[in-house]
Amino acid sequence: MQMTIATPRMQVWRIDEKFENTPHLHEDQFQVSIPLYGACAFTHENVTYDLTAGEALVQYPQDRHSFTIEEGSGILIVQVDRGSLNRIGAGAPVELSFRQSVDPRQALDHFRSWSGEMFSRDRLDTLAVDELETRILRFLHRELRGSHMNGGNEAPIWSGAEGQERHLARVLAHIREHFAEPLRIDELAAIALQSRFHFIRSFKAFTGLSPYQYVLRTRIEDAKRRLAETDSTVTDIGLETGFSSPSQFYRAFFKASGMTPEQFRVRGGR
DNA sequence: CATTTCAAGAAGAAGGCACA
DNA sequence: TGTGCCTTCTTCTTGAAATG
Repeated sequence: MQMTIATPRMQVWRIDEKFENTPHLHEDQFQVSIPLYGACAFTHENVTYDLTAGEALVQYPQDRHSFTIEEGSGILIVQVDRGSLNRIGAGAPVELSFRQSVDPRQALDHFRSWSGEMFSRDRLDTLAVDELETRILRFLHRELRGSHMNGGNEAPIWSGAEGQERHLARVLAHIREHFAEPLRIDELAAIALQSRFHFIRSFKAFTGLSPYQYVLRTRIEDAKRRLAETDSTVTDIGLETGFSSPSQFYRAFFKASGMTPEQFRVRGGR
């Protein structure tokens, strides 16, 4: 059996069957290979490594590699664009150790969660995809060791903030429920139990977007859905999705999608 | 009705600093 | 290291008017 999660910036494969590929490389993607159970023979730059569950390997872009797994074994492969992975290092180039130790049970749990997330949604808009990618990146950040991660043995940057993450997750849920209403930074910061100053910083670190940009994108996504699925006027849709005036809606929509709402509707919602 | 433009004020973003 | 605050600059909001 093979399952794949593919997003614009990363792919995750779970392979639970006999499998073999030929030596290849990825132009601009990191690959993390995590044996889940059984055994796996991994060849990296003509050197073969026999891996067991939890012994993960990291391939940099341009690293030549291949692998073979036998019947009764399973592996998780995560491929991430270099630019996305650099987000882990706050924009600085990441440096990861070649050999890693990853809890296979946790990796499996995460994969179930990610795939469940995809199947449970009626539609995967860009915000949902962004959130999924962020979750995968956060998993990699927690599990992988590298020079940007405090030497590798100390707590990762994000892991000491589980409580904070829960508060920020509540903020995201609040935005999704109330994006069509006026939202104030102070209000969102209160939900996160943070000052407005720190909230803006931690929110951006968590989502990759500032609070206001996140709200704006949520509104635009909903407006796109309404444009594609309803016959409401553009003005009405703008007002229904939280924009205070048609002019604001047009400008935000054009900036986000490169076309006016009317053009978006004429082109069939693409 | 859809779209654009403008100006003034409000709010947000980001960097830097201080403190526990 | 996490957090709060200040300052400065940028971006957004609001309302009105105009055009097709």
